[in-house]
Amino acid sequence: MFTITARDPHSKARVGTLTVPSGATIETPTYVIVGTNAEVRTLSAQDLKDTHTGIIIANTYHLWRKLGEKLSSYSGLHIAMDYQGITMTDSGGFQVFSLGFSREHEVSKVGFFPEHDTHPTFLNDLILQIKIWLGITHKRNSVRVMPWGAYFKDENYGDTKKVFLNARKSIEIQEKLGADIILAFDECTSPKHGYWYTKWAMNRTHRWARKCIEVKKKNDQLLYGIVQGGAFEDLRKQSAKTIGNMPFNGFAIGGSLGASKKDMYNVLEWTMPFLPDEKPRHLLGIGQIRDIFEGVERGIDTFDCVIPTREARHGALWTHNGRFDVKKGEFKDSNIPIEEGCECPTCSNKVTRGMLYGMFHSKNPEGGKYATLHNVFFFNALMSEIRNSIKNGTFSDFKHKTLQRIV
RNA sequence: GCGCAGGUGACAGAGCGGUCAAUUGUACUAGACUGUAAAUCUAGCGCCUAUCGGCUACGGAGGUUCGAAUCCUCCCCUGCGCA
Repeated sequence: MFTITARDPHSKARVGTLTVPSGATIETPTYVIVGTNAEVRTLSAQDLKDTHTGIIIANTYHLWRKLGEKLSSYSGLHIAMDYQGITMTDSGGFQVFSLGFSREHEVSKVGFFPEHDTHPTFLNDLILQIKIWLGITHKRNSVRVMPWGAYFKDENYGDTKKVFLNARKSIEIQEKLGADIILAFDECTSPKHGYWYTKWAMNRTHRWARKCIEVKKKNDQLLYGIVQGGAFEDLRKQSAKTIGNMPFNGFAIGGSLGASKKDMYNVLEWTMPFLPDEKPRHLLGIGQIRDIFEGVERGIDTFDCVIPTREARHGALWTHNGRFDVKKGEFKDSNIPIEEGCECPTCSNKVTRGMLYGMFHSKNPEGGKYATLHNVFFFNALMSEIRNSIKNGTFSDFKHKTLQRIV
């Protein structure tokens, strides 16, 4: 299932081959392209091939809400997407945060971290916990987490009453969706949550993780457990130890990763030693180029992030020389490609920066598509270069060279 | 020529005596985006000033008023109708 084929002698970076029960295989480290609603926005099945996309992650919560009754007769992600690569589904645990405290706190999972770690806030956290149980939260927060699962009242789906998701249900849905890799249902916490709340949420996640293993019936899907614990060292270590000891097929690191890059890399260093070396490790929702290198260096095998696709639709293009916003006036008359020598479908088609500028400014959705094609190709290509550098023993050089140019 | 309706910042289009440098939308500019509430969001957008504040502005010229984009007079222009 997962075989490590090369290791970097100077770091924890490794190259592996991940094979899922259906037989599909991919070489790691790799970047999982996000296709929340069983489609990578703007891209067709052919586009996925053309961008060398071999693994995609869709979302349990959104597909469940979108499909409704149709879920019971769902054909499965591979057929729905006309896609032969590997598929993953996120469990819906992230929506507990993204539709909940992310909105109430107006933060993302990577963001500033308050000074609460130096001021224990047991009482505040206790009050918060009780308020949540009583359903007293900000109006922006449309999630209510209880010990047995999460209730959503999601205006995006026109909810007039609460809908309920928990570990059992998430696994059942994920078995119907039929991805090759599925994730345990967890509670993703906010960077603004205090130590104690984060700890209690972590314990819920641990209980739910056991539940996921218990209720899983199908054996043609790999189940990954998720490590939580915010940016707190003891919690992260405890969570990694607990989850790492459960019989999962792989492990993911989720949740709030702190304020700075340093916090995030610390989280990796705290958790990695407790996650079985021979199993694949996924870093959820990350990331940027620098984060990828730092993650690989610390032993992460797979990443997923909306950056390549979302930023493309917003006009931000990634190259080996950094990122630029093609909507800027300076590109209006530019007749050079996004990146010289790039073999992506967009650059191969001689679509220039100036043409993209025009498409974005005229709201032509082709702009978003060409940009997505480029970015997805770019991230996939970069991962390939990373793999090669590990095999060649030049990972460290490649990292420094690339980061120097990109950042 | 007569009748009617109008002329507001890059454009569209509110305001119709003070709280108006002027609602809003678009365009433009900048910024953000990390398990997709996101082809989205935030901010700026007359001139000078780091800021306070000052200056010039609602077709033009006068006038009424403590005060006018808003009221009056004349002029110029545009649209529609009638000649």
